[in-house]
Amino acid sequence: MSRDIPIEFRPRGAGLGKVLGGLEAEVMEVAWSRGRVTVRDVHQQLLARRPLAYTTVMTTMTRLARKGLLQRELENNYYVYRPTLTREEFMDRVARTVLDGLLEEFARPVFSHLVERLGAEDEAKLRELEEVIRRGRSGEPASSRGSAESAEPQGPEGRGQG
Amino acid sequence: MSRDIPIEFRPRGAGLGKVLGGLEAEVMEVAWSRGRVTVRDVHQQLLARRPLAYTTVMTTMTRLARKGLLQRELENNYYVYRPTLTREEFMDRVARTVLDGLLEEFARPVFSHLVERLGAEDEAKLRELEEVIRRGRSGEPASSRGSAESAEPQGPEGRGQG
DNA sequence: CTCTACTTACTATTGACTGTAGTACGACGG
DNA sequence: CCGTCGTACTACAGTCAATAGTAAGTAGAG
Repeated sequence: MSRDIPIEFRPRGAGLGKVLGGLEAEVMEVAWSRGRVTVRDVHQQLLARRPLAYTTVMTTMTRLARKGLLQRELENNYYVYRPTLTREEFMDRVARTVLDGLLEEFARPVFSHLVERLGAEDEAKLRELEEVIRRGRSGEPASSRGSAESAEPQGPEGRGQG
Repeated sequence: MSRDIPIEFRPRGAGLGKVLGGLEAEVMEVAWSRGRVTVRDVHQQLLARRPLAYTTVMTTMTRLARKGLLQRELENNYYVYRPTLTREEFMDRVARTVLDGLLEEFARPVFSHLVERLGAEDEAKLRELEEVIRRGRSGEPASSRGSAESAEPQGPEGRGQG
């Protein structure tokens, strides 16, 4: 099971830039917004903003496919690409991968900082976290975990003020 | 306040290798184990394992100092370096930096994965997290956080130079 | 002047990402 | 059958940042 996505995490980056290159991010955004795309589709889309060779886009999409971010299917004589994961699921995977890496060596401080940040921000989130812990302990799925194939971004959104 | 350390986080790496290069990590380990070191100290230490030029070590230490990982003090005509943070505090900072970066964009999935992992792995860690939450709620500092400047490595005083 | 250590500046290497051209191959029309 | 068109594959070249490694030159102490 390819749980992990081969990434480097750049805390300084912005948005997808934390884990993807510029062009890669652009391509993925197009793919996510359209669902099914060909290289030509994406190329056309990006051409609207800047000059770019067809093959550049193709190569990038091939690489995204190798990374597992895009899946492709030979339709007639051309590939149709679609995102392996929804944008939300992708974020989910990234979070998982980075968090796993973090917990391997930095388990202790992760807790405290997490709580520290949450506590400072919002007591409600703290309660939510406790709630999630309880659920996790009773064997129940924490929230949006699992096969990541479900298109649903999230689970319970109950976020009331304590 | 230099809360952040300029790092890239490589989930695939091992130990300090997630955030530091090989030589950098070696140097820091020596610095942490000794408390106060000169370039010569570290060089000697590393020479025991492999050939390495004095200047290579010096450059690396200078760069670590610029990154803020080492502090140096001109003693007579040479610098004495000491870790800005203890190893634990450093791990703490890394965790904070990565976690902050993560929460910026990936806040939601972080909770579930955290608990999911902990629940699956180790009930003890789950209890620890709860404990930290309680302490955090009562306003107490969560763990080794806080003024990283107060806690000095306090190494052995005599820096035996050849 | 001679040590010694520091500063600076290079050179290399690596890995990720970007960008493009050359080539191969199947479809399709003449 | 043959040439063209569109697409895919491969292979490079280039940029960028991080890390590693070293040497040449500088400056202060004895």
